[in-house]
Amino acid sequence: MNKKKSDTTEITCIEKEKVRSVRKKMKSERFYHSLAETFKAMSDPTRAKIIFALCQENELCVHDIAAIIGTTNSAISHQLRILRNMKLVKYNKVGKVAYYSLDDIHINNLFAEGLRHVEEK
Amino acid sequence: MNKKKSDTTEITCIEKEKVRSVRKKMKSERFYHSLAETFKAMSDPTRAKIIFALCQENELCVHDIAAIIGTTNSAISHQLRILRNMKLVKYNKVGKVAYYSLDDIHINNLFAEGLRHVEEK
DNA sequence: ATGATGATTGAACAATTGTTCATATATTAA
DNA sequence: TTAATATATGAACAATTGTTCAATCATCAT
Repeated sequence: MNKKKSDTTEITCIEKEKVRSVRKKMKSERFYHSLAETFKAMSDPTRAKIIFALCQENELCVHDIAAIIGTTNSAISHQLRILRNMKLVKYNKVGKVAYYSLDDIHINNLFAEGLRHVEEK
Repeated sequence: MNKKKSDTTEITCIEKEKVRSVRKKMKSERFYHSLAETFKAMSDPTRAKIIFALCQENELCVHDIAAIIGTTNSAISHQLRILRNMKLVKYNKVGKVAYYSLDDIHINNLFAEGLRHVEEK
């Protein structure tokens, strides 16, 4: 498998029909990028801890999340921005305190499915 | 907020009760690591494409996945190993062909929840 | 045997990531 | 005003990641 483009998809094709059929169903590049970004938002232990904490208590401020997880406000704030950008969490600011919560019920579901997979494997 | 450890969790605490209660419910470091790893497995566009393709067609060989996605067998094989290690896909080898499929129905559910989030946001 | 095919793998590379540190902004209290 | 608190952010750093390239292994056909 080493003669110029023999490693690419153009030379042979084991099940052309399957390939053609699935290929037709594939979505845009942008779609998979967004999808991957959503999962990536949950793909860091610190962010998983934040989401887990917000599953236990509806609203938590930055300081308390940091206290629960045991790291700095700065680290939490950086991670919360990522979660915010990906629309996994929302917040409302009261005075100088920002109260964070999960963006909607789908996030709980998504996270719960992940939990299930981990607990079963 | 700049006098030695004033940025850590030990100096003040806005809602001590909440913090204590959630803290008690937190799981082990290992747990969040596994959870994050599961989501990380889905957090790359190429791997998202692979999983999507396997949602459309139960079984696909490496070559056909590469043909569908439009990249090299090598890149796909590398990514499949990651998915295999995280128990998101399984495979059975027939002759020289390795047929990959999603490991169990939970993977479909997890992926479908991700799809829903992307489509709604 | 030899050659072709399907898949896997190791090394190397640029690109991305998460944390820390320092600083900055915003709000409140004195 | 000044000081303290809550949060946010930019820069910098090591660590990790995904792809490519080359080589390799395994199976099958001739």
